[in-house]
Amino acid sequence: MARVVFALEASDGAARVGRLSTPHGPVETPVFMPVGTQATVKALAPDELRAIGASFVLANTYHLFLRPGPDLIAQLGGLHRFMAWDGPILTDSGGFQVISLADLRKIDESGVTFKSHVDGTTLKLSPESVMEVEAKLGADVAMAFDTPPRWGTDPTEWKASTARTHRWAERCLRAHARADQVLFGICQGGFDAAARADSARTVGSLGFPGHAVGGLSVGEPKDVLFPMLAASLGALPCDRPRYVMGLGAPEDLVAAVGLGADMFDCVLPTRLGRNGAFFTPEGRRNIDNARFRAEAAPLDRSCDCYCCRTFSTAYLHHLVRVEEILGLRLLSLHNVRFLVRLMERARAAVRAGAYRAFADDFLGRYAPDSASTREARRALRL
RNA sequence: GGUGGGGUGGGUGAGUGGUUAAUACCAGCAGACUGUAAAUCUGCCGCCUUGACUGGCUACGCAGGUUCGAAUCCUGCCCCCACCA
Repeated sequence: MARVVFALEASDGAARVGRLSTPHGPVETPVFMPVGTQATVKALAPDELRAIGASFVLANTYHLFLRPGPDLIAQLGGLHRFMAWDGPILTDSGGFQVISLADLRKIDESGVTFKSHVDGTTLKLSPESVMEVEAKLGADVAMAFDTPPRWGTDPTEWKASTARTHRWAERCLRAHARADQVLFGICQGGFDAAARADSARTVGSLGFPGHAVGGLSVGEPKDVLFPMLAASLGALPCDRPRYVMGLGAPEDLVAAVGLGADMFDCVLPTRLGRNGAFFTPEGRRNIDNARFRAEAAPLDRSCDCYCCRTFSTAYLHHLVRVEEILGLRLLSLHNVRFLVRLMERARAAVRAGAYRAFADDFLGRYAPDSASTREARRALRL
């Protein structure tokens, strides 16, 4: 059985380019993975994702466990066939739902009991049951079941959730059995740099073929995010892929790649698309702004996506204003392409040994006056 | 011609004596969104004025009246809708 293998190909400072081989094809890193929680990247069809260069997509264990259920997906040939995506898939474990559905769950040492957000029924997920569900779903990469703490909770809870995540990581490793699937570990550490580094070293020593930084971009300010990210990334093994979960703002990705991250996933491009916002090299914009009413230029002159090659900004403005679904689809398409292309450019810059110049240039144009971009520059000492 | 109902801020439409510059929704103007309970949520939305959660002005078809006080009550007029003839 083909396994997931990671090979570093180039580096420039902490930034690096690699190749991840999976049973469903190779992936060049750094990579941005669009999120398809319910076995669909919202509003986009697989051929559209392929056309914009998306190589790797996410799905969610908690949501697919609820509907339509892992047995049905297995019966229908597994997640790849079910959603007709023949490229690599990564399944998140449901760990994020510990945060997003915080009011509907209870944690104990054995696992997490959720009150279904769909029908209120009680369901329990444990490290072992999550491994079983992820095996049935059959993604190329499964994620360990973790318990990230919310931003705003106190250090006692960071500590408890980090220690629990470590124990559960070992349980996940023991329970993981599917040979054509690899399991990535997730480190935590709350919002303390030393605890972050400690967690990264702990999880990094367990033998996972890849590691994720969890518990970030959960509402904390940027001057917290980047130091935490640096602490985590700096302590994870260099020879394995380093995946930053939930990161997706362009300035964040540029900073994170510069700090040595290889993989990202985020709902941001698709959610922004559905909510009428789009990325440009100058920053994020809202398409329904009156200033775009008669704008003949595409959303982003430098973009090569179908939307930007074909339609005026005025047309997108019109579609969104009259609530035509094509508008949300096209915006989603463009936003995902924007991040995929950002990673393409980052890889090229690393290969050319010019990552700092690339980051400096990008961050110099992308909302340069925003606190977010300033912190990204600071993280890279630009 | 008769009977009944109704005319409220850009639109639809609450409100039947004071706490009402006036509910709500839409439209309009902005903002937010980071391992998706999100095609969602939030703010503003008569005019002028102020550093300000400041001060003032105008407003519920039109005109007049009652009252300390009216979009709300009375009178007349204008207009709209339904039914009857």
